[in-house]
Amino acid sequence: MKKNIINNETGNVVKASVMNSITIDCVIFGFQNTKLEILLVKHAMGIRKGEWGLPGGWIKKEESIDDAANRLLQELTGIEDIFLEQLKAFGAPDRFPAGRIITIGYYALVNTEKYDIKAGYTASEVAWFAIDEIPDLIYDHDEILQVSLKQLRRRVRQAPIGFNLLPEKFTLLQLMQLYEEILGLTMDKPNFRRKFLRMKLLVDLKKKEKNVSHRAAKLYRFDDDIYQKLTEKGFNFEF
Amino acid sequence: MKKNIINNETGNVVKASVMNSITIDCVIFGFQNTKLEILLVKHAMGIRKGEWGLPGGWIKKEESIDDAANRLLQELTGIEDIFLEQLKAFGAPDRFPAGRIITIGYYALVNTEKYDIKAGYTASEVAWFAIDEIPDLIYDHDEILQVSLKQLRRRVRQAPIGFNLLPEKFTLLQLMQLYEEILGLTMDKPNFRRKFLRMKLLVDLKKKEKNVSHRAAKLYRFDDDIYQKLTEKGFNFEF
DNA sequence: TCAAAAGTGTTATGATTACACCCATGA
DNA sequence: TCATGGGTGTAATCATAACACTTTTGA
Repeated sequence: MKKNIINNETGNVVKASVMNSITIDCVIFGFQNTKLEILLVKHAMGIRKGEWGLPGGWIKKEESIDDAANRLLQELTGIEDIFLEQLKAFGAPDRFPAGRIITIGYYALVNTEKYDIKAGYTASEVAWFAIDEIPDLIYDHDEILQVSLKQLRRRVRQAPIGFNLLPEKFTLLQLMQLYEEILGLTMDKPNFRRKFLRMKLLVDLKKKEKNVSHRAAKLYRFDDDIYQKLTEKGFNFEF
Repeated sequence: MKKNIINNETGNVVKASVMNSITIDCVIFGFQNTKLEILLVKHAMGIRKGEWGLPGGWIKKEESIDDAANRLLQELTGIEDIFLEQLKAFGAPDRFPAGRIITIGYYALVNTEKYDIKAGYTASEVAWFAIDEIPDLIYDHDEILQVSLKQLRRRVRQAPIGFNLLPEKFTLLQLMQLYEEILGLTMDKPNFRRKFLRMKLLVDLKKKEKNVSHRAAKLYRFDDDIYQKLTEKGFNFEF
C-alpha cells in the first residue's frame, strides 16, 4: 500500500500515486419530471466542509484524464458506460485557496432512472438539484457549471446526445420537453414530431405507453448505429 | 533571480517559478494565398531536438492558464490582442515520454500580414506550413492539431471569428475563399454574398481594391460592436 | 478585345412556422 | 363527458441552391 504524503504546494494530504496540482471536476446532468438537474456533493472534509460542490477528485499517475473522470464518476454513482465529455481546463491562479491547482472540467449526461447515487468516501451527502435551484458552490464551481450548461445547450443541438438523459424507451413528447427544458424555450408539438421523425434516427418500438389517462403514445428508442451510418452518408444532426 | 531546479518527475530542467507537470501548446492558424496554414517550431533542445512541434511552454505559478497562453504567443510571435481560445486538455499517461505531463491545448487565429514571426529562445526555427503539408509532429501534437482543426471548422460556422485570419480590409471573395478553405468545400459566389450581406455584420468601407486586373471589389470591415448589438437582439450567427 | 472577377436577377425546392383539427384513454 | 396529451393536415413564409446574365477593370 502506498503511503500518503503531504503536498508542499497545497498543504493538502495527497496520495503519492496521484498528480499533485491537477484535479478533475464533473458536472453530472440528469432529467427528472421535465426538469434538468445536476448532482452535487456536500464535502465531508477539508476547509470547505459542509458546503456543496461538484464531485471531483485526483488523477492517478498511470491513468489518462478521461479514465480518471470515468473512474471518479463510477466511484460516486456506480455508473459505467456513461456519456462523458471533457469541457475544458480551469486555471485561475486563485481558484483554489490553498495552493495552485488546475482542474479539468467534465460533464456527463445520465439516465437517472437507471442508477442509484451513493455518497463516496469524501462526500457526506449527495443530491440532485434542479438547475434553477443551485446553491452557492465552492471555489469556481459556479463558473464550471455555467460553462457546462452553455456547452450542453450547444452540443444538444449539434449532436443527438440528449437521449442519454432519457430512459431507453421514450415518447416524442418526453424528447420535446427535454429540448424545451435544456434550451429554455417552448416548441410546437406537431412541428417537433415531424422534424425529428424526418431524420429517421428513432426506432419505432411498436409499443405504447401504459396506464396513462390519455391516448397512449408510441415508444421510441435512439439507435446510435443508425446515426453513425447516416453520418457516414453526410447526414448532419442539427436542431 | 529564481534558480532552476531539476524536476524529479520528468528529468527536465524546469524553473521553480512554473508548474511542473502541466504545459500549454498552441495551434496558431494563419491564412495566406487562399491557404490555411499553421505555425510550427523546430525544437532547439531536449530529446526531440530538430523535430517539428507546436509552440508551447510552461505555466507560471502566479498566472492564469489563459494569461500563460497569451504570454507564450506573445513571446513567440510578438502578437498581442489576438484571437485565442482554449481547446481542451490532453492527458494520455504516455503522451510525453519523459514523465507524466498534461498539456492544455489552445488555438489562435492570426492575421499573418500584421506580424513578424520570430524564433524564441527554445526554438531554432519557426515556419508556416500549409495545412495539407504538415510534417510528423512530436509527442501527441498531431492529435492536438486534428482536434483544433475540427474545433475551428465548428466554430467558424457558429461565430464570426474567421475575420481574425484576414487583413482588416477585405473583399467578399476573400471571405468566401477563407470559408471554402477552412470547411473544405466550394461555394456559390452570388449566394455567399447575399447570405453574408443580409446579416449586416460588415461595414462597407466605400473603398475599392486597387491595381487588380479585373473589376475592383468593394472593401469591407467586420465590426464586433455591431455583432454584439445584434446578438443582444437575439441574432445568431450561423453559417 | 479578352480574361477575370464583381455583382444582379430569377426560379425551384425545401424547411420552418403557425395554427386548426381529429383521435384515444382513464378518471 | 371531460381533460389531457397523441397525432395529422395545410397554407404562408423564408432560406437555400442552381445558374444565367451584365458590369468593370487592367493587360
